[in-house]
Amino acid sequence: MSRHSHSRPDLPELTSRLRQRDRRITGPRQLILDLLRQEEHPLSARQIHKQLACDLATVYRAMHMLESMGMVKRFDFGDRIARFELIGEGNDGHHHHLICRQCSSVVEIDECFPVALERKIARQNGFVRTTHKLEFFGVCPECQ
Amino acid sequence: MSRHSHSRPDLPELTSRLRQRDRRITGPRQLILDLLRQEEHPLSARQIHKQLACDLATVYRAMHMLESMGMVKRFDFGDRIARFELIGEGNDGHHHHLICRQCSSVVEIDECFPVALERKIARQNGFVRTTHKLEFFGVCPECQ
DNA sequence: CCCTTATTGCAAATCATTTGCAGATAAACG
DNA sequence: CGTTTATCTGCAAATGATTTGCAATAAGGG
Repeated sequence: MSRHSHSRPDLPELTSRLRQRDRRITGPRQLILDLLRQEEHPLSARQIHKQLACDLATVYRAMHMLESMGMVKRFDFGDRIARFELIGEGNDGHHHHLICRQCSSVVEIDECFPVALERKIARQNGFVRTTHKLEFFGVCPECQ
Repeated sequence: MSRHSHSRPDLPELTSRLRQRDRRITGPRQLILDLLRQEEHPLSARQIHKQLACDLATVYRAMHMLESMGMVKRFDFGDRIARFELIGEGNDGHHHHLICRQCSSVVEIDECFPVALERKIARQNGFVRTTHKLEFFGVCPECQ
């Protein structure tokens, strides 16, 4: 199954996850979760705020909370703007993107950096608990 | 030959590269080049500025110019701070780092994302002229 | 329905980076 | 070497993303 067809948690499931951790289900949070739920690509705080009737600071605070609970994953396309994606339960959300240099369109990628190679790099340098950030850039079909 | 032993261009060579492109060899630029030359890891503008007697804005402007001339490479460790590394002539400087999550120490890495796999990703999505940004994170031997 | 405490909106603060501008200074020229 | 001139620099103010202080508001338990 491709990342593009990953299951989107429904709103009740999401709010129950919040409740389990003594978090309140507020209006802004429902709006944000609902927006992220129907979005397939990462959204910046500004993009989220633009579409909702709540304060930008509230969006940032919600993203921090959701990230710390492992409900959203933060991505960084190298433009100094954080983007967030909702992730399913029991899933760490680790994956990568292919981004068009011209129009900024985004494709979610299934491939990942080879595990064996990462292990080798870690071992060679004596590092433990390694991960990576990886994003691809190119020119999309429409922009060619 | 490992990246760790890559040749460091000397100052005359660097300044001649500037002159060839109608750029002026000013005091601040010599200081910056000299500092980068003896540094093996990427430096942020602030780090550069802290060690030199020139304005922070001058550092930023110099980095832009050097980057546009292909003399320095910008890296992004995911903390919203740009870091710069001097690169040799006829070299695009493409490589990656392994960064300690605790102490922020940096190791330069020779391994790269497999070319064949990147080509496959590009082809599958109809993208051309692809590259990638890739950085590894973990816990270094000292911090374990 | 009330109470306690988390959460919100708003404004001001931060931080990295960029920009406007007047004064300084490389490099070309004589 | 001085003059000339376009390029650079320092300084201060502007930007843009993100964070924070605080008083007002609203979840959710009792």
